Amino acid sequence: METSTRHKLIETADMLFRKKGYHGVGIAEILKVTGVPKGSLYHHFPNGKQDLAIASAEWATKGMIRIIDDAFETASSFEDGATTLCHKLAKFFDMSGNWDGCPVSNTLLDGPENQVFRDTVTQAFEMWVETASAHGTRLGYPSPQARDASELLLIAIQGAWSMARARQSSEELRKLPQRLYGGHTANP
Amino acid sequence: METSTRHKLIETADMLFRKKGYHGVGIAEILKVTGVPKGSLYHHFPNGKQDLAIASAEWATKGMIRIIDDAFETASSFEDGATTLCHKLAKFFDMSGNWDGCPVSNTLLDGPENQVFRDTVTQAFEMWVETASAHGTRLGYPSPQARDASELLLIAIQGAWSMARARQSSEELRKLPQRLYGGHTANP
Amino acid sequence: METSTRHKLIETADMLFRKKGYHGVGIAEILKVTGVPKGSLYHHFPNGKQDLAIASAEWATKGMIRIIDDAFETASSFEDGATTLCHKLAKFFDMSGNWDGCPVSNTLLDGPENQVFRDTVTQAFEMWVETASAHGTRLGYPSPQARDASELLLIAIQGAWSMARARQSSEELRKLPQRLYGGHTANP
Amino acid sequence: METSTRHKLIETADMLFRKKGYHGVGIAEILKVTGVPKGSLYHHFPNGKQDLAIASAEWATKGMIRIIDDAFETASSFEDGATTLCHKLAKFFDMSGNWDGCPVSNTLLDGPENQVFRDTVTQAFEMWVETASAHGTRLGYPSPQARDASELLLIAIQGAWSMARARQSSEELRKLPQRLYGGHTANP
DNA sequence: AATGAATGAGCTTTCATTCAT
DNA sequence: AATGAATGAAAGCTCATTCAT
Repeated sequence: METSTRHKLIETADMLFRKKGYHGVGIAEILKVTGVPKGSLYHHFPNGKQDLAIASAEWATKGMIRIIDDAFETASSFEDGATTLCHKLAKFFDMSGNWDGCPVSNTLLDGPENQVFRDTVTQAFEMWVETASAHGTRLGYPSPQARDASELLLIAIQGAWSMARARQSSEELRKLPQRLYGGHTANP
Repeated sequence: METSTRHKLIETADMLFRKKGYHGVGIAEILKVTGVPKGSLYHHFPNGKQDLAIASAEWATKGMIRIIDDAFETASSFEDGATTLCHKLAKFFDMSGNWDGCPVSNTLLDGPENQVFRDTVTQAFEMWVETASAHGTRLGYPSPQARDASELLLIAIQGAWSMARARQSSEELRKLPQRLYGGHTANP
Repeated sequence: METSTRHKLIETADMLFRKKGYHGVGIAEILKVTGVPKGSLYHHFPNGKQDLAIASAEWATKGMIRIIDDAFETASSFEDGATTLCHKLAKFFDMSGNWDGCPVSNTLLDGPENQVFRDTVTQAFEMWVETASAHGTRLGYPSPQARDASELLLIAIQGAWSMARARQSSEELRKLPQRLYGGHTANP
Repeated sequence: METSTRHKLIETADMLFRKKGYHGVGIAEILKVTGVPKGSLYHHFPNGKQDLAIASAEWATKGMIRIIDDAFETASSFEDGATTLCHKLAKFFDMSGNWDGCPVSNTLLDGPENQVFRDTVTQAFEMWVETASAHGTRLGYPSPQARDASELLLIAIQGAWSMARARQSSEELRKLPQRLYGGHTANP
């Protein structure tokens, strides 16, 4: 069973890492926000900060998959689902005070150069692309086209997310579907 | 006149910040690589790491503008120029050991939450978009379309750059024009 | 329970601050004398040097109150007690190598301009005056006169202490009762 | 001839040292306030900070002598002059924002433990006592009594000055004559 | 007499982690 | 499973001074 302490640490770490990056957050800050005492962290995450970062990125990855699924669930086309997804993410961005970044990039790409970190990033992106791709197939795209469209979508979301942070506005995320699909949502 | 010491610091800082992010690089490392003594850094950059980060991001911004100009200079269409740009950036990425990131995101978005940092990011992206946009206009796009195409291009490059780091391969940057323009470079 | 580490730091800090002033003592020196490792200091005093200075000044304030109480305990008049107090302080001054200053002035008035520091100085002086004043009342002075006499006494001690440091001799502290009370100890 | 640069440095150093103590003021701050460039300081004061501190304390010592002379010049008795002196100093203290301390104690007693510093303090106090003492003699006191009264006066002023800083109020300096001479100014 | 770049020892503080209880 | 004291390397920055021009 997931202890409440362990989960509190993961959620808080995710919140902080995505805002400030791996090296921008200290263990002390995470402990202060959660109220968890120093020793407990190392009980739940024996390798300390790195373990916690991996765990929080994995947790955030699952959360993102849920968001993708939600967006595409009721969609009538891939473009329709993609549009909903962009708007959902824009809403999250607005709620975060216009500063939250992608939890995977900011936690793992910003972190130490080691194989576990790299593999976790690769898997996270792969899972997102695959999730969107499956919806694409379900909605009628031939498999390779679904994969291509999903890669472009997630790449563009990553970039728009950076732009949104730079401009402190979610506009760029909201405009993305229009930019990508030209306004006319072409059902396959 | 630009002192050699000052310039050496900027170049090295840019190289390290783009690889490891603002918080991932210590002053000590910059000094070790440059051979500049501690006190000298604070002579040239009175506010220390932050001043240096701003200066290095601004320098990198100019460098990126030069790259964009180079890519579009001999292009016969916007899509042609964009394609060249993606390939140029892919080459730089390969040369850096598959790890360099965008100097502005990694230096400034990863840095302290601070108005100067934010303004500098915003300006950098704006200048890049404007540079590409001017080439778009020159190559025959109506002004709003040139602007739109440039925003999408730079957003996509940002995202593909992240993906390239995650996958440790420049492929994603190279494939980008195909994904965006569908292979057929439509002259306006 | 008071940790030994914490107490060692307070005592040593007090000893050094009163000799060299707040800014004249480095953390490193305190650590070297106590043998306490760097990180431990910040465990016990999260705000570092400032916390330690406040704690050491408060500790010294209590010590001074004990000295005042001792001096007046067996006195037959306020002047008698004041005389004993001056001689006690002169003895401490001699023992310190003719250089120790008032722990409160040297630690807090010499420190950063800061409300906590100011309040702590004010309280320290107030407690000293009140302590002496209570003895004055007990020894027969009407309350306002006891307060006045105590204020003058402590002011004069402060000044004589400075003079003693300047002249590197406790003489000025020893002569003080004679100067203030003209040699004849007038019982009320 | 006294260069303007040299004098500016002395005045500013005095102002800062008396407020924050020798170790509480950095060369950089003095240079910033005066606008004097780094190299110039070492031209005028070859031994740097220490030379400047001695010079500024000596300059302040002379200033204090002038204040003592002014206070006693028109006095009808020693107590009268002492009263005027205390009120003059209280006024200066008020003007300084309730924080200035004695320029000699704060600049030299707070400084490095070396013979030049000690000798300069001793001389400064001696000159002040002698100046007041001369006025005492002129106003009719027998010589040893004048000397005694002057020592007590200057000791009390030192102490009241500390108390004034602690309480952030010049009251203690203003009340001093009343405390010392009991309200009735006894002409000899 | 003036100037500002150069210098490295030193400053206070934060870091992630270990350990004994 | 929880706790907080201990640890010392490393962080970013300031220091007073020297030097070449």
